[in-house]
Amino acid sequence: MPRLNREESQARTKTLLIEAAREEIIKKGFAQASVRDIADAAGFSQGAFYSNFPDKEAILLELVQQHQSEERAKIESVLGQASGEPAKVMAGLEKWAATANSDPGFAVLAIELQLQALRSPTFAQGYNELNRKHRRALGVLVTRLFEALGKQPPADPVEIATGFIALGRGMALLSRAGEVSRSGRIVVTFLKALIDAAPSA
Amino acid sequence: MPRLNREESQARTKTLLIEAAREEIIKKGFAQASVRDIADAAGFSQGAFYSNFPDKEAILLELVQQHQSEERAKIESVLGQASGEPAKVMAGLEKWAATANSDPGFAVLAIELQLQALRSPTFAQGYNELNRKHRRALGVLVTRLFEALGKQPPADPVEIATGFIALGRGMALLSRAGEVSRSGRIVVTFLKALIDAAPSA
Amino acid sequence: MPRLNREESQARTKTLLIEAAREEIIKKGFAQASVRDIADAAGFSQGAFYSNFPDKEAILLELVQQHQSEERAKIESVLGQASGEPAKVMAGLEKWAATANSDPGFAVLAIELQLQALRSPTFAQGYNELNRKHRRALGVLVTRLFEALGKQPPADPVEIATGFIALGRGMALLSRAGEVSRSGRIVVTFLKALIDAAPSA
Amino acid sequence: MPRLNREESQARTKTLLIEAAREEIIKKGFAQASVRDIADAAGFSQGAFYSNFPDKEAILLELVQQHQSEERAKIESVLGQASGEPAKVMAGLEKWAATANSDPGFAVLAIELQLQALRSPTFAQGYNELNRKHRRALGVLVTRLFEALGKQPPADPVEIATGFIALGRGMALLSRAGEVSRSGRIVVTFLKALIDAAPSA
DNA sequence: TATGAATGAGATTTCATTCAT
DNA sequence: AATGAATGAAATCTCATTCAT
Repeated sequence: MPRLNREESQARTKTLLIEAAREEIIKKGFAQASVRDIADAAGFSQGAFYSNFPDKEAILLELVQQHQSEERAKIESVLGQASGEPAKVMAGLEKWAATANSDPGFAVLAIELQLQALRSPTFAQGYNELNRKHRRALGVLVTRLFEALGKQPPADPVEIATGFIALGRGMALLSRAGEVSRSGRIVVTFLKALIDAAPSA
Repeated sequence: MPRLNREESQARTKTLLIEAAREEIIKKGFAQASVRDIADAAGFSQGAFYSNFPDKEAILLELVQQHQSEERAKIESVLGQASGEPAKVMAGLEKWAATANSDPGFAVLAIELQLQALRSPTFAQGYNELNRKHRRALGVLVTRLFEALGKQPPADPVEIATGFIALGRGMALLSRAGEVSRSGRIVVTFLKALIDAAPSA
Repeated sequence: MPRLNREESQARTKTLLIEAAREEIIKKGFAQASVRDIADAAGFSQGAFYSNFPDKEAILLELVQQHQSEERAKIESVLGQASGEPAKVMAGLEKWAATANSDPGFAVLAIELQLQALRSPTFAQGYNELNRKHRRALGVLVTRLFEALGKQPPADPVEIATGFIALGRGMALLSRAGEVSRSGRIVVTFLKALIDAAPSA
Repeated sequence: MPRLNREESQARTKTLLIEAAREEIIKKGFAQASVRDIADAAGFSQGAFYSNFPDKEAILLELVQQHQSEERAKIESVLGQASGEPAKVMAGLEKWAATANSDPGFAVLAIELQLQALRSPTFAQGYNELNRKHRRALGVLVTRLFEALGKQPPADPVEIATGFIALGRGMALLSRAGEVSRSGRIVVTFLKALIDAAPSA
């Protein structure tokens, strides 16, 4: 490893702590993932945690930042493909549906974040902003998708998007290891039905 | 309050503890709902809790029992109506969709139970049985529904049912107070699309 | 089992509780042997315990009574033989030494009782009486023994007796299962040395 | 008090906790000596206890370490004197016998440790090692003693040593405050008898 | 910045004891 | 006399957080 200057070293500590936190929280849940567990898993002391975050909940907001970036990136990548011809669009969607929830930990983390938002007003404030943006972005995708297919969305595109986020997260909970494929299958079934049933534009 | 004999009094204590546990767990999550909180809310000592349940996790299994009974009851009531003519069936479904998730706590509890099952093997054992039965029962409903409407289910009825359970639970997480109606609306949108898109039998 | 009248039934309950208490206390120690454990082992409820004893410590005093009777009986049986000729006396002693500590639980119980007496003044009061009598009785045995062998005791017979009680209890602690014979061997070694070294009367 | 650096301060905390534990355990017994009692007596929080020991039983093993060191030191000091002429050897022994059990707490602690070893397999493992070493060391002392006096030990020296350890511990239990001298007296009586009765080498 | 001993509050659980039945 | 649900206190242990180094 190359020598890191002070700033880089500090950033690396923070990154390692965040990654460790993500794994611990997915594994045990936020309440059960102790600061000691997280710090140990990252290879630091508990004090290092508090040098980087004001309190335990703060690291959740960092996770939200990351989660947001990653989900947005996935969506953008599909959005790019969604401007082409119908066949390509559908192929892209199927691929997305298959992979979107391929990491169950990712969805479990989303659920942990949502539960926390449901219960901690301070956390909710920062968190809800994410969901609004996220839903709106997915809503745009839905709109473009129906446009590309020459159909009319059967309901508010943002609501449809919300439905698919909910479906994905609900499936993540129901699925155990090895059943991940079922999640993608169901998402595709529902999506195709919506498209087939939609009136032409 | 009428005088209770010993057996009744004991049953009442257990019932009160279970109800209190349900509320506390919905409000705070299983990990944060302490035995003291639950016992206090029920108006008993912590010791009373341990006179009725071997440990904290045991009360979750009781909640699963209740949850199961209640969900099954709702499903049965719709199943009864689903044997009639198409118009009645659809009306029944819309009513069910509107009310099924009208109690967000109900779904949040379901999520807490699922998270616990994901993390506690001992709990998972008892819990997974419920989900299997539940999914199968809903699968039967889906089958009858499509039959009554003269359509072919576009996928395994149990998978479709699983999708709707997942959707309901995911929506419960996304919904804050006052947004409950949206959940029903989305469920109906998805359901109608599935029916419309389905080929005739 | 023949029908018991009320008095007999009550006495039987008490006996069963005392026996169960003895086993539990030997196995776990007084502090770790809970009233529930004892009552369960005897096949009764906790309430039955409190119908028969005013509190947990009270059953210890009952055990002392029994312990006293049993130890005295053993001593008396050797005392009887000790009035004969030297050879018989020595043979009796060896037999006693071999059997006296053959039940390690018996000595462990004695130790539990003594520790309790060391720490609970109320218990000590009832308990110390036993030890005084016990030591005096053994002192008489020592006196008779040396008389029968035509020797002078090399110290106060009561102190010599005390030494052997201490030795027996100390050995019970040091011995694990299967090493019981060693205890008897050491007792005999010490006893023979005392006799050999004693001046003729 | 002089300023302590971090390491010294930490070591001091541990030492204070161990000393407090020793006193509390002697006073109340291991089961009754709560972690709170021990921490309070040492002037720390309960958490400090768990920063220094993984669990309550662990401090018993520390006490064994100390007990071992101290007993060995006493034995070594007598071993040194035992190489001289017979008169000096006997004088040293009498002094040792008088002081060896002058601290009844010391023996009571030994008994608590042994009871624990009898009941906790995990503790027994670490503990039995001590006793083996201890008995062997005392066995060497007995051998040298008889050599110095020109006599043959009347039995396996390790067994004789074991007998004296047992005698000392048994006496500690029987003795109340103020009766300590009796313990030494009896030990000397037994020891002299063994020596007198032993055949010349 | 990072350490980790120490804190104080609170977690689950056990238990001697009481009491209505 | 016997039951066993319920109590209230106390047990062991965990944990987010602080702070001197």
